[in-house]
Amino acid sequence: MNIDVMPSGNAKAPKHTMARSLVEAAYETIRHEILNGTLQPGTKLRFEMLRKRFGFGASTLREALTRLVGEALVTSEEQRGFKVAPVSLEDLADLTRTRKFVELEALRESIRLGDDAWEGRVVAAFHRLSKTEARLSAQPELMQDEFEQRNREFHLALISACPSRWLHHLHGILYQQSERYRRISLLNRVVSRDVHAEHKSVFDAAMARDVDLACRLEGEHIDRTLAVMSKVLPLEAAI
Amino acid sequence: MNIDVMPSGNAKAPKHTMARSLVEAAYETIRHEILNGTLQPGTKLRFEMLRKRFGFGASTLREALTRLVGEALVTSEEQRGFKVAPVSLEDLADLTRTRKFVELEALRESIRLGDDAWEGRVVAAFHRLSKTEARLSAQPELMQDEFEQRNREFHLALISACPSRWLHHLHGILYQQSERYRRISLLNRVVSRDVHAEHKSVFDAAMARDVDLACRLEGEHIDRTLAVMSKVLPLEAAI
DNA sequence: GTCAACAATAATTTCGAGATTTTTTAAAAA
DNA sequence: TTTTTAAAAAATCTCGAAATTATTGTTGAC
Repeated sequence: MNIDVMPSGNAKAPKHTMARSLVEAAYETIRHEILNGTLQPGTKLRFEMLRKRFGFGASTLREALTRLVGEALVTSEEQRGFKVAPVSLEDLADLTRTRKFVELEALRESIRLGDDAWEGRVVAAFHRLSKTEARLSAQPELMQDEFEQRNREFHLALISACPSRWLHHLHGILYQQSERYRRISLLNRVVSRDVHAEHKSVFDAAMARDVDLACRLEGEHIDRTLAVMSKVLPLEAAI
Repeated sequence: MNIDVMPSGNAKAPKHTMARSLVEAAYETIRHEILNGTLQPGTKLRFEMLRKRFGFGASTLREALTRLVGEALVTSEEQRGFKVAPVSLEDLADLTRTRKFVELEALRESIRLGDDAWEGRVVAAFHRLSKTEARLSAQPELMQDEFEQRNREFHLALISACPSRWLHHLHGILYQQSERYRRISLLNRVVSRDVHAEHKSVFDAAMARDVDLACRLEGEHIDRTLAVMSKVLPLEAAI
């Protein structure tokens, strides 16, 4: 057990990870399954189950889960083990409002301070996202992971010139939570709006350095995402 | 090893903890030592050292440290162990700015929505803080822990009517970081300003439901704290 | 039939030894 | 002297069994 980081007798290794330790691998594996809904909200995470499913030892799993508790993807109760964090409409609304608050502040600063390198990153990320969006309308279900990644990269590029480490840290926490809701919602795929047009309008405003317009458009983009998710979420929230 | 939660052959148990598991106890112990500066910024956290000092097992310590990494009080590098998170003037400035951003938003909402029960909590917390402040001017060095606790309780009471779970969560992360800087700074005690008067003015404005004034005063209060800490921090930052 | 006490079962939590990796030390080569 | 290489030491990381705690099921008294 040296080069290949996954535990011995198991096949469920995600190829996209570059983990250097088993804890890291366990963390990424479980995190991924929670984000894309394979491990459903509220599911009890028993060690025996996780051990058989992924092949990690108890302490390793425990540490990975502790890390996920810190990111609020997992909850824990003393002496009663771990559960996948629940989802709810209230939480989604609060989360979205808070993320908007943080993300728009970062966006303001980023547009204000962004240099040529920042513009380059945004252009590149927007281009890659557009390509994926185009392919996505052709073959919807396949590209889930790729779309999420490029979507994240675009929005991160937009705020990447914001110099505040702490604002980025907070945004990361909130964005990951939002991503989970988005992916759970997209399981019952209801796209039906022109997401690309929304992205383009934000992109144009940012390149024009129009802070207020960009923030207004990005805010509306976030709100629309919330509206769509809110419609789909209750269907599965009965867990 | 059942009732008393601390490990067998050791005496360093903090009395204020109500931990139900060893991981919890280890977490609280180490956290406390980091916050009050006993474990200095940048210190390498070797397992052998921690094991001898506190008496916890390797996995237990590892899990506690992982939790602290999630709270950014500890850093970790794959295969190279853990360190107490470093401090810097840049980080302090960024942290304070971000905390102000989050805390003032929570304060706005709280004053706007606070009911009688909220007012009661604020009055009670302010009263307790005032008592401690009075005793503090008499015997400065003794009350550090108590002052920090009551100070935290007062500021938490002020924002306790803000309904956003996520805003509270983010604030908790930032406040803990600030507390660490404050306690490290207060090791070279340089108080010399009328903190009580600042608290009183914020309290009065909040009770008068004057959102703008309260936020302005609280913002200035945070800025003054930053100014004081900035002067003292460099003296020890050379670690 | 309900409840309490107790036993049996199942799950979590903890420990410490062994595997793996990094760091240090020392010797050899350039 | 400086750099390379190899061996030794030290530290981290992982595992699975043992200890602890929670849960379930059963029995008997009221």
